[in-house]
Amino acid sequence: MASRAKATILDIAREAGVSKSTVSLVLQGSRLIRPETALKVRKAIEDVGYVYNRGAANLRKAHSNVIGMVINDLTNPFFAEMAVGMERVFQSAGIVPFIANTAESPVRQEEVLKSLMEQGVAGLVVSPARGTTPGAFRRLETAGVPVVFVMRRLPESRIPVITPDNHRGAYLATAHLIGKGHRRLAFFGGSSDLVVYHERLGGFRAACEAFGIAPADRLVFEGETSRKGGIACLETALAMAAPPTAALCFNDAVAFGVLLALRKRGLEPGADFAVVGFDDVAEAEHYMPALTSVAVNTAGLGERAAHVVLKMIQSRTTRAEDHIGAVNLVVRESCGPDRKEHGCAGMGDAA
Amino acid sequence: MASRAKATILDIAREAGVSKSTVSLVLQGSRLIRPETALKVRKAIEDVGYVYNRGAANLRKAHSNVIGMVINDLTNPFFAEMAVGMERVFQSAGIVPFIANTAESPVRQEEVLKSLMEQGVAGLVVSPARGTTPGAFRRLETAGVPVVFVMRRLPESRIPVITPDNHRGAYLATAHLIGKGHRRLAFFGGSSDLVVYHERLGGFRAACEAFGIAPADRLVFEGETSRKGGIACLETALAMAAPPTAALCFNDAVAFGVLLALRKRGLEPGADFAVVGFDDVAEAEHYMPALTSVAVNTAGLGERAAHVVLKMIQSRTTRAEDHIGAVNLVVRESCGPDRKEHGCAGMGDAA
DNA sequence: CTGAAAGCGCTTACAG
DNA sequence: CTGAAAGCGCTTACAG
Repeated sequence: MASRAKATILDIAREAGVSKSTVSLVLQGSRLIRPETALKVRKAIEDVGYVYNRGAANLRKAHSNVIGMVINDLTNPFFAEMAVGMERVFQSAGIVPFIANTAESPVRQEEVLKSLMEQGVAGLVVSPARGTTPGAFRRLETAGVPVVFVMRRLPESRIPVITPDNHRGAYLATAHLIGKGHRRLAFFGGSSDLVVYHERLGGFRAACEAFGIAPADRLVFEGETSRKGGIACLETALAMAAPPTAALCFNDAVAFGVLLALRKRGLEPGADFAVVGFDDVAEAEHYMPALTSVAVNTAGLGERAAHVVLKMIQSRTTRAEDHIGAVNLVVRESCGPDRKEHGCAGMGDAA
Repeated sequence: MASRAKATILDIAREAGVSKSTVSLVLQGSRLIRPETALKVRKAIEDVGYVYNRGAANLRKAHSNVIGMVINDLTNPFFAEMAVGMERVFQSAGIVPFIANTAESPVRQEEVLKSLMEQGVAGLVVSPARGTTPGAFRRLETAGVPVVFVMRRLPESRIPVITPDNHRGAYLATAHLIGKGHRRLAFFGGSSDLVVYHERLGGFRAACEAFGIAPADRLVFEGETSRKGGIACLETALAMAAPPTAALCFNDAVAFGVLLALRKRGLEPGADFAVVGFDDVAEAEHYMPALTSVAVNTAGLGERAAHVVLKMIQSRTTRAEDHIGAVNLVVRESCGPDRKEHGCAGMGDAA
């Protein structure tokens, strides 16, 4: 069945009775070709069942149009959503990006990067795997391939970064909790090997500081950035002699875990313990109770990142400005009503 | 900075003092090369900062080693999980698959397929977009590129398919509901343009038939395959004069929506209305209440699909056996205790 | 507007 | 075990 011996431009040329240069030109949509010639060629292309060999073209042109998106965890709806945002802009630029998943493994990431380079990518947007070493992108850099990071930054790297304003988001959320009358606050989940952890924790601390929460009343619980991590954090927090009454969670997954654990204990989320998430994934709105969370405009950040690589490729540079995206707190039900008994109801949403 | 003029095997040859054939041979790990020569060459490769040009190699070899995974909706954790299963086997086969998302759009899918062909893919595993026309894969077929479908099948296509046993899964779930004492049952969500819809609905009907549920007591509500769809289905079902007391949902997303809507109305999922989902996504276990669902071994099906393409590529065929994966019902909390008042408690889990 | 020729970076027989 | 030569399917000056 399979038509052995794929057709090449030579076959088309023969079929159409022109030279292969002419075929190549119409393939590229050149205006040098007379319309009726082009038509004849296009018909021949159909007739012989031709499929363009991009590899051969790239070899000759010495550059490709493939762009790679390397994502640390496609299984995480947050990153999937971001990827979809990027895809949208690549698509409208007429290019089909290749997505690769590193499953949060630096080793896997190395393989993916190598493969992409061999494939001759024109540019890359990557959300680096946890534990990526500073040298991981060296080869790409010396090869002059444009790369931009999204969501996560590496400790000391000159690669442009697109992230949300983590510090401000955490600050806003914490201020909201304090405005609700809470005076003993926790930060749940995340681990210190991620730069964003420090950014979010920093915002939390800054808000506590600004609103006069004593250092002893700022409780930090590291943990997995997952539902399970949230459950664990709540358990250990509630086991304290003087437990916190509210928590800012590293991300929404942690917050969902906290909500779950609260219910399991017969506690009412919001009324008995306030929780706010981070990222505002799609599910936050549909949870019971609906989760108050810091919206980071996930897809928008993805789009921005895509635009940046595209521009870099076009201007043949390997440098670009960082971009810190705006965030905003979406108040829903998980922090319940104000805690009037503490006499702070008039404080409002500071910040 | 970027070292212009990338190194080629000629540069390596010069650096190592051998011919380029020799370099090519060591690149391919040929045993024809003396170890010390290979070593010398490998050193030169490092020294000149060489990166293999897979495009050039493919051009010459007339075949590539890139495999594509085209997924209908990466944003859906179910498909993401399946993709990760596939990736695992490709990875251990030493190849980096390229993932592409079609966002459930046949047009987008067409573009993706075209791009992949131009890139010279060796094989493809695809979960087709909804509304894919039968002709969409014709070009791939005539080009002799191995393709396998996962999860979704096309009406009349000879491309091998890997799916779960949808009919049996639905049958099991429905029998469970009947065993719990329900006598008026609903099927929630999904639409008839999907083959799997008919398979699942068929299983539902077969079980109703087998256990003597009157046709008038089998209620079918088409709807979006999302949380929102589930909410809508429940609303319209409950508005009936004689509403159903239990529902089998097309998938877990629909079931989550139903659970949510139940809660909003002050109804207790399980006790007041039983619901079972389909797919058993990771979240099902963590829901409140934990969702009873039909487990389809998502990642396993992905792995199977990957193995099948790999085999097809290796044996240069475009044909393979279909595979229907085993399913099983995971009973959790969303169907509550048996409905003793109906006097059917002794029936147990038939089927 | 179209044709003949060179060359992109590799691999593959074929000699030696 | 290693070298010289041809060729994979394109694009790109260069003539005409």
